[in-house]
Amino acid sequence: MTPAGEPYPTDNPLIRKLGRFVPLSGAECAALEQLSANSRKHPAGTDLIVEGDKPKAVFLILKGWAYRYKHLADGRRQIMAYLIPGDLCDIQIFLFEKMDHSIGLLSDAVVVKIPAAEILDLMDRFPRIERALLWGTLVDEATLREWLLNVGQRFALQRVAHLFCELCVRLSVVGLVDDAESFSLPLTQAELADTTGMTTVHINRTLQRMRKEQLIAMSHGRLTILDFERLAEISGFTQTYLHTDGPPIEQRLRSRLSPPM
Amino acid sequence: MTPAGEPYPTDNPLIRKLGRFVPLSGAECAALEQLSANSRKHPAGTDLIVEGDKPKAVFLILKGWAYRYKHLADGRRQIMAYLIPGDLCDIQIFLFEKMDHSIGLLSDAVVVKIPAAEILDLMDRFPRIERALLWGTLVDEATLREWLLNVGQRFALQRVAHLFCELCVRLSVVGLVDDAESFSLPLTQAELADTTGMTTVHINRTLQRMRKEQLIAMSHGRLTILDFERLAEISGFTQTYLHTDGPPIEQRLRSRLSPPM
DNA sequence: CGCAAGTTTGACGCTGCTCAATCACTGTGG
DNA sequence: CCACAGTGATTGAGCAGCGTCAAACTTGCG
Repeated sequence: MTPAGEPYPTDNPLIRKLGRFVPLSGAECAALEQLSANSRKHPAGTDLIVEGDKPKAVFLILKGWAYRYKHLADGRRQIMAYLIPGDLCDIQIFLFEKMDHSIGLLSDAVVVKIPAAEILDLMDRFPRIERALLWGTLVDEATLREWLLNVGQRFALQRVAHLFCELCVRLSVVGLVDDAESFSLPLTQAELADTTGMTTVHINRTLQRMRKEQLIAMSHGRLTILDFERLAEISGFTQTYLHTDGPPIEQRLRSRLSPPM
Repeated sequence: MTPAGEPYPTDNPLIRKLGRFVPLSGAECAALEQLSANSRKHPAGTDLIVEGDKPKAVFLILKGWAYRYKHLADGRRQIMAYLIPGDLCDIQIFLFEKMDHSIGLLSDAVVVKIPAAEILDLMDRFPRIERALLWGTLVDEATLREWLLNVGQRFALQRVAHLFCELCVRLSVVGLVDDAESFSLPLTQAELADTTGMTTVHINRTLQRMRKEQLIAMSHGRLTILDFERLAEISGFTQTYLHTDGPPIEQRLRSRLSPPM
């Protein structure tokens, strides 16, 4: 087992992410590495699964961006999550009869399709991985709550700022942010609008303002965070809900729970 | 084991709710019944747990209403869930070091505080209960997505209509809606506002409009749905995400998964 | 080079917010 | 039994944030 803080040397995004939740042994890493073997390329713009489908497998994103979304009858759309390398699309969603939302690709992507049975088997064999997956689910849920807060209570500029802070932190966990706090952002303004509950026109004006105020720079599908501190202050962003920084090692958790009270 | 569709006769809201997810045996019902033994009364307005606390237990609501919420620095508040009888407050939340939100009581309530260890034990002994709890978590998450869609994309009247439809369905599952589609709603307009991302003033005007249009009636903390069909149509509500109607029995699910493809 | 997709701009106005006052209800103490 | 206070509901006036519509512009790409 590699001690916490000394991650298993890998560029596998899943191992990188889960390794932050629980320390992973060599065997566990190998199993995860093996999972990633049967990857397939999918082109941008296609859907991995759409509302109404029977979910039979879980998708693991290795490269590229996916997003979770839902349409209303009148054409309005709400984006409910972005899935980046290392993210699993709802580990337990196969319990549902039908998908209640769709998952689409924002860029060309490398994706692993994992049959439900295989996930169950993996969790049986490696309880620590199961625990890490559970962590991941909890973080997804906390993120969803944060998005609700964002859309429900904040102003346009705050919403966008908060989103950018979150993405920056999440992407840096999987090594996709460079030293200049710059990263690939394969989103159109329409997608940003449907994420934050705004219109494209207003997103456009908000982005312009952010550029004028030296908060960000955008070009060629890359976003550069010029002033993370100020973005975080403006939007009230704190990264605790993402649980990226040293979550409790199993040991610590167990001792906290052992005296049942 | 009682066959599906012929529920174990009880007025225990937890059994009532879980029994809809999976068929429960007598032993399982007894275990759940026993859980509910150590209940305590809590007065309205108090918090069960607040942001920053270390979660060590799970709360089960037996009577009354609770709500999950989060404050911003400037005093704005977003309500992120309502918890009604039979609801558990985040079964796995004890994995987190600190609560990232608070849970408060909207009415006098009867609540069971279940130490994390006891929950784990229950899940060990009764896999079917574990499965039902997992279902519950998935439904919570689906509900959160629906709320995000609501707040992000719909107009004021639609938001309120959708919320009322959801509450009506959820409350009727635990037997809290009478024949006239009327139920106790211990919410102030301020709370409705913080749920839907609106102001109290606008909630007030929206409710007036709904009353004038014969959609609802409100008095003495009770809400009567006068025209559920139209409310649902206006807001685009469909109850599928709540998974109240005949979710797959274990058998069906297992056969669907067995050929791993 | 020319199309398609995405971005930007302007004019206009609706939805929903702010502020601030008044009203209604309920429980309290004298 | 009533004055009083506190909480929540209601109202009005004014306006700001953001949406709508429609057109022009820019960029990527075969």
